[in-house]
Amino acid sequence: MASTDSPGNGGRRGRRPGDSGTREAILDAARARFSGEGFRGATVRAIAGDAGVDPSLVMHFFGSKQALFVAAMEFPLDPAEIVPRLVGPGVDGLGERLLRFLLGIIDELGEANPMLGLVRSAVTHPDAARMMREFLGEAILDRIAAAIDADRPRLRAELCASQIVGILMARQILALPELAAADRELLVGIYGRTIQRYLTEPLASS
Amino acid sequence: MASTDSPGNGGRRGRRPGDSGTREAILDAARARFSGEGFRGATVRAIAGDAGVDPSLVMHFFGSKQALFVAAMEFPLDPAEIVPRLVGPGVDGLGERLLRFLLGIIDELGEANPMLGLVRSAVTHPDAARMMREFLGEAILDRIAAAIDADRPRLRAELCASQIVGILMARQILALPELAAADRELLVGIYGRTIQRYLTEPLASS
DNA sequence: ACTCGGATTCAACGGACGTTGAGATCGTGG
DNA sequence: CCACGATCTCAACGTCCGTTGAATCCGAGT
Repeated sequence: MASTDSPGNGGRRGRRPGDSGTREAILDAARARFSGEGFRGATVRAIAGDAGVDPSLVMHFFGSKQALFVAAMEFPLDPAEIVPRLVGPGVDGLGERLLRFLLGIIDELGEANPMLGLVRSAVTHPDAARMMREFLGEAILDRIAAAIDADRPRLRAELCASQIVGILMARQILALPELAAADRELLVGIYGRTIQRYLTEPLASS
Repeated sequence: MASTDSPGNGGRRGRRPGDSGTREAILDAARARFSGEGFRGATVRAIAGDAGVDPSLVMHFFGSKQALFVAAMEFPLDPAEIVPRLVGPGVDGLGERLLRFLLGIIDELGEANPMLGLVRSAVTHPDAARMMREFLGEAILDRIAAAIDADRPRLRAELCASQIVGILMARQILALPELAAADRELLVGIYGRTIQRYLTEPLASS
């Protein structure tokens, strides 16, 4: 990690001029570390180092590592605005729209992706698993479930979530080679049809 | 975790009679801890405690925490035997067969599931991610890819892997409620059709 | 009967971690 | 121009971790 040590320069104590943006620098470093190494793997000391700052300043700003995690993993997009925009045009082609959007922000956010941080932490840290379950559930799944007109809407939304989390794991974390290299529109087509089926087609097998 | 402390009793030093099964007790405890908390979260001391044994005995048997992890996460079933048995009857209904088998062993293994341990560790620990990628790739995906008669077989196998890992994440780790409670045969039907599509149907969207 | 070597424990090490408390610095409002 | 309070660093704490080294115990081979 490139320790740019832009703020907090010089080893001198005391306040530097202006607003100094140190708080934001710490949040950026925390996002990168938590996303890349999960809650346990990321250390307050490393985050402070990346931000060019003393570890105790992190505590001064955020109180605890846990609180820093919550602040850093806040999702940069508001689901209350995004989900209706995706669902708005109707249920036709919703699968493809959802996937194009998701793969887009995954590629755009790269390694500083709060979803990666949540997944990497949820897997080890029960508190983070609860955070993710609640965020996923209330902010996204229930909204989608409310928008589709079919039996067992919540189960359908969870089916979609299982495939989407799987994409995240396979491409970003396990880095399965052909999947990671595949053309985005190809994946939109393949996975989009799966999601569409989970959302609207009959569930019971023949 | 129920610290049964069956071996190593009494705080007395020296050798206890016979073969003593201590090594196996350590492996069992390691499987449970690694599966439940991942590589970083599981501690040698806790594993030793569960096995009723001094931490240094773990080192004596296995040399290092890393080596213990490798020994404990060895998959209890041999893919070289399982995969052909599943693929054998032909590609028809392969999706359902694969899923029935997978959901079966997931429920059977419960929390002491090496796949869970690998996933929980891969997410944080790059070495474990490599282990899992190689195991998945060589032992399973390539074998499946070799068995199907369609274009881009390896990509198809990775598509299946992405859905299967997603099932593991959603049901066992995130514990999405409706998915965790759903009837097994219902899931076999739903996911089986997805897997079947990834394996045999045309990839390109219309 | 006597050694030999594996099984086992105890005590300790050095390092990393999250967190704390005290103090230094300096822009800003009165 | 002075005191206040926010920003920032330093040094240290207690804890837990993986690992090591030495010592003890005892079954097995000769």
